[in-house]
Amino acid sequence: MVESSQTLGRPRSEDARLAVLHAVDDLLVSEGYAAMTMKGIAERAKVGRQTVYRWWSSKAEILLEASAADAVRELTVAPADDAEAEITAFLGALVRFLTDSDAGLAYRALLGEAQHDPKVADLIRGRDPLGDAARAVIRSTRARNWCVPDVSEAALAAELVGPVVYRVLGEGWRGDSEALRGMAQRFLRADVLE
Amino acid sequence: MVESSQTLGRPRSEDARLAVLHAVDDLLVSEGYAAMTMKGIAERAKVGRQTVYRWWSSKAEILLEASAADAVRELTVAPADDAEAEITAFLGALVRFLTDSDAGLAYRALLGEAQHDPKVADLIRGRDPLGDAARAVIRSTRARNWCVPDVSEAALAAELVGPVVYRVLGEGWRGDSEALRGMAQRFLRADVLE
Amino acid sequence: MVESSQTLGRPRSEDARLAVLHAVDDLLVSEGYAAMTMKGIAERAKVGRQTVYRWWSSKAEILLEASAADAVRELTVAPADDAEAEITAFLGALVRFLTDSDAGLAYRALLGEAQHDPKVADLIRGRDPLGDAARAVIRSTRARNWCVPDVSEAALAAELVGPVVYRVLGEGWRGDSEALRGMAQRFLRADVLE
Amino acid sequence: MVESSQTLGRPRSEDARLAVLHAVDDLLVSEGYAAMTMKGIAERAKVGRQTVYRWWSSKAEILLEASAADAVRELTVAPADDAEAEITAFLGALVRFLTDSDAGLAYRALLGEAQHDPKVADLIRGRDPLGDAARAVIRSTRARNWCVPDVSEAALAAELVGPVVYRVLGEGWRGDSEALRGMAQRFLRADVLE
DNA sequence: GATTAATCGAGACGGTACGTCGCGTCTTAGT
DNA sequence: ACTAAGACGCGACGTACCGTCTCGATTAATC
Repeated sequence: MVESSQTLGRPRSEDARLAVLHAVDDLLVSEGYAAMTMKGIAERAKVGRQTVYRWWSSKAEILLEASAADAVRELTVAPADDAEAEITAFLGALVRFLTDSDAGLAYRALLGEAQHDPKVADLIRGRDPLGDAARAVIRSTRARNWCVPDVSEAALAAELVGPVVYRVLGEGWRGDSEALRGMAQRFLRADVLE
Repeated sequence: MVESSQTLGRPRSEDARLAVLHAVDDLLVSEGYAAMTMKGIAERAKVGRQTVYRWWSSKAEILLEASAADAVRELTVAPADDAEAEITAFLGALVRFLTDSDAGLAYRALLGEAQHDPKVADLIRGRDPLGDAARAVIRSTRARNWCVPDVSEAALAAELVGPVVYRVLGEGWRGDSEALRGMAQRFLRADVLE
Repeated sequence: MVESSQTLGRPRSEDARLAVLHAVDDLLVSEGYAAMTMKGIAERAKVGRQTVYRWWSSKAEILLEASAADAVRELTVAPADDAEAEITAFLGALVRFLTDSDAGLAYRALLGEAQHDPKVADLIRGRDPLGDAARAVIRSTRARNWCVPDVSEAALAAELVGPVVYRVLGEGWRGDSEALRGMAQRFLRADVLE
Repeated sequence: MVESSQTLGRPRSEDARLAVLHAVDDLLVSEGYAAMTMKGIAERAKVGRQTVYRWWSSKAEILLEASAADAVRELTVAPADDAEAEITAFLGALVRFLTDSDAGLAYRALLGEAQHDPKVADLIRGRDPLGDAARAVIRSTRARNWCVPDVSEAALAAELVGPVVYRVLGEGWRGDSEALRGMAQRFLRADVLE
């Protein structure tokens, strides 16, 4: 029964859906995550509260849907001439994403919420925009036979984004370009002593 | 530190202080962070609500005080015979701290809250039990002239704990001992190809 | 009554009309007035919500239509051999109507609603099933030249049903047959002292 | 343990209690019963919502407390020179209470609500300000040996107030003084034929 | 020993967001 | 044109928690 589809009743309003997603974006930037209530979202979107609850079961779900596409876009880097440049560019995009971008703000809020809400943890498990982007870069450099350590992609991705994430989340770090270049070099083992 | 202190009136009750700290621990473990409300803490501790607010200005402060000492203890590793063993031991302690320990649960809750509450972010800025422990290990290995890359301690600490933190926070990762040994080797550049 | 009527399109469904009226009756008895919502009525009647609104502008109107005919029937008493018997029979029918009958439940709900909703008050003004029945009984006894005080029908009707209504509405009174006989006698002034 | 009294915690605020009662009075007059919501009461009274729920479990309870004293006062009539005058005065007070007074508006709303809410019915059962006042008048006239039918007070009270209540509730009747005098006479059997 | 003052537990205070429910309207496809 | 289904914007419901306040009772240091 594959083509089962409910055609009964009034169809979902795409206007309302977009209004909610935009409202979440607006509120996240203007008021911050803490002040972003379901009530506030509904009012800002000029939408009934029930409508919000009908399609998303939590703030986290809306946030995820509102930020996912932007995250992918903002973390995609253009091919560069050598591995170091490409990795450095990625790290730069990552820092900008985490510290300046609206989508990055949403990602941090979600990751934070996941630490004390198992439902949010389940929600984001498997969704890993940072890791996805990192793996894409790693594959790109490998495809061009640039020297990239012969370790599993997952491990390399964690090694690439982990230090940045840790520093940004913990101390609000904003790496300068030198530091990022250094990290890229170390990642590529360009600094091997002797 | 003016040393000034009111000596008039009833002195602060140490019993109440400890009761609150224990109540926070209990609640965090048994009910979860979401159920850990100021009201709940006071009731569990059999303490007046005002008493809690008198000595701590937020849940985050209590959590910090309740977990700080444990964090240091749990992240301190005994000296080992070689660098790889010591680093591996540290990574193991780190994973256990983040995934199993009460104090680690508190740390994750705090770090999470900091992502959407600037006050909590300020509170934990500068406090970095993971980084402190990592730096201690790095200094220990260096002091014994084991080969540790010649990079700033801060960068090395991030490189050491970042990947683990990233994986645990994002996917609830629980690294097996092989994976941890591999991470330690890579950290020490033992895997340099040719 | 212009006789004009739209003849285009699908004609009104008599099935739907009856289903709604029955649903109202069912719900009033089984769930109580509070649970008798427009949504609930439509669902119970297996009818679209709009269909209900199209033909009745309020719950009160449905209730009125659902109970009016029954009220007349239940309050009509068979002719008796003397005035006292006929009046007593009427009072008995009145008490049963108000306390046991579905239609009586609906009448009380309407009368109740009218006290705090002007629209319902307008709706029932002029509609007075209790008074109508009382006047019919009074006319019947008068027609047979039984002694009935020479006062306006409206005043007598109020005098006849008022005390019963007051007691039932206020205290849930259920008069026994002796009390009803006494009321009938007093109404007919059969109890005049000396 | 008769003198048990909880002295723990902050005592109830009399200010808040009065503010709520006044707010209910205000709203009942200015907005009507239908528009009188718990939320509205709390806001008008400048009181927390919880405070209202803490001391009254329903709108009906507040209304009862807010109107009880006024009802007694407004339905008490001064002694007159003869029975007819006193009864007529009482009927006049009764009509004014039911049609013009705030407290009477509250009484009607309560009586109405009781018809479709069992909890309200329980609440007002036993509370019968109209009957109380009627019984007081009946006792007063009897005490002065004025001719009052030898029937139970309860039955007489119903006979006195019932017709008025029935007419006011059903048709919004406002009796003129002649009609009231006529009712008083009939109540006293002054109209006995022959 | 009495006074004083800051603490203690308890719990009510004014607020505000929660998630649900019912309102009356609307927008589909189907009859 | 009318039907059943059901989403829409709206706003009240009763609950929970916030951080503050106001009680009587307790507990030392000061007088």
